[in-house]
Amino acid sequence: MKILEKPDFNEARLVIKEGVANGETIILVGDVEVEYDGRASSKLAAGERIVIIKQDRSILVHRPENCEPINWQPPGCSCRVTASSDKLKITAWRKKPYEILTLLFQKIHVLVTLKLMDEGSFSMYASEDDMKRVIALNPSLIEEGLKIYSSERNFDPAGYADFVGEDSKGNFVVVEVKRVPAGPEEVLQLAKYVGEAKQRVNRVVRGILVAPSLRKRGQALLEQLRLEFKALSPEKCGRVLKEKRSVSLFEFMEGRT
Amino acid sequence: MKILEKPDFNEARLVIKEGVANGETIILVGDVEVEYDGRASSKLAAGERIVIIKQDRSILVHRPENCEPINWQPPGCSCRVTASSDKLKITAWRKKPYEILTLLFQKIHVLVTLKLMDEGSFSMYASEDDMKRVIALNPSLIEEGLKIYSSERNFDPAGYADFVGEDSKGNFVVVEVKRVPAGPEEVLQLAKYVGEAKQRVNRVVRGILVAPSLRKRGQALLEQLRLEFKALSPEKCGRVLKEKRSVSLFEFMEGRT
DNA sequence: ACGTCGATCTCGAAC
DNA sequence: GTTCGAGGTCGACGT
Repeated sequence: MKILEKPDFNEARLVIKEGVANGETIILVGDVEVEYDGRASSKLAAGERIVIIKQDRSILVHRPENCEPINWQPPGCSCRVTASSDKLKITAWRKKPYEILTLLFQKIHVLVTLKLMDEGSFSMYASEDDMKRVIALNPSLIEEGLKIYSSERNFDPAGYADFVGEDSKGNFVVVEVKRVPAGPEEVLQLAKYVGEAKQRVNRVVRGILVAPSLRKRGQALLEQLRLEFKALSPEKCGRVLKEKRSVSLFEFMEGRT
Repeated sequence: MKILEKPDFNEARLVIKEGVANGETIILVGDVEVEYDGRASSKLAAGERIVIIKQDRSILVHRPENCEPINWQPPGCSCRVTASSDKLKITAWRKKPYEILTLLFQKIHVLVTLKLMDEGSFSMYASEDDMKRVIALNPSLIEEGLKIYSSERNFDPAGYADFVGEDSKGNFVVVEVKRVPAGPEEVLQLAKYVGEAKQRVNRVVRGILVAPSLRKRGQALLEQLRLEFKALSPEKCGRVLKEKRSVSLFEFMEGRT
């Protein structure tokens, strides 16, 4: 790790160049002017900002306010750093689409370079159970007018269907919920429940697969088997769940007054 | 400006607290675990990252790769910092929607706090608005003889169409403008406006999608829906805009003489 | 306050 | 590589 306070521009140039070559993360804070040209064009007059060059050679220019970067370059760009006695210039470009970002530093307050190791796994949370809770509370997420009779309905030997219910036309509906993109296997699972249901119910039986998305092969099979798909992501369910909680709390408090 | 290399957690706590109170920018690099709960939930296992607390109390957590922050908190959140001998914890929350971001540092490599002054003005060119300005001034870019009646015409519940007008044969024309290659989504958007227009106008209604290019599925859908496409890039519009500006200035100076 | 829409969207997955 | 859809999208603008 290198930390340089108010380095001169040539020193900074060498450290940045070395850092980029070694795949290090580089943080620059200073007075900088920024130009961008590519998919659009922009010009940002001088001011004090934070510049980050990441290990995948993505670049961020952050003003001291607002969440979003004011300028940036996506991962994989090429960098050139040049210096004179009173300026440091970083040029970052990529092809396809051609875009170029130019940083002109008039002052560098601080320069940090270091190699960051980050293997931490990231998970967004909303489980399949959460999804089912949300659907049970709000079947219209699947289809307007859908009524749910029961969950975990036994269709042995096929197993347990997540939901059975009735649509607005009185047709019998079997629902299978997945929290990951659905493929042929999931379609087949639903098909088995629908097959069993048809033997037990003297009505039209629809099968709806609910998942964040449907893989190509899954779609082909689904169409072949005359089943249906409804997109619903765990994230969306998480959001609805939060809303529901707020609403419930609100209603609860309303009821108390 | 304060720069602390591998500060102990209590020292860091005091400096961060003071920095936040004084509206300074704070940069932290270290081994940190992140949890988020609010509109959704997420958990990020420990790893080395950059954390920025900006002067408007927006917070960013950046991994060493990828342009986008892995977690963040929008401007105006409340912060609490606590420390033990081996951990530093930053809790940042906001209400409406209620969201909470928790950072648990196991190591701090470097901590920088400083007040940044940034008054630099920012200007962008070649946005979709620029394209619309150019089209409004010069509808023949879309089609010879096209006359534009109005922009942002309401077709609720479909939304607002960019332009409505009339072609040389007196047909009603709805125009939707995009600055990026158009796909099925954009075609559908136009189709909705056209559908609404047909219910309101007792004339032939044409729908023209204006974009730099049309993607494959977009084209298929466009043909199916009997809509039309006209290629126009933001770059081209930018050039016309420049010319127009020059002309206006020229005319202005002509008028003065 | 809420909704719609654009974005140098970014990012990942499918094709 | 291109295309497509999702996002804690964000942020701006209009109602």
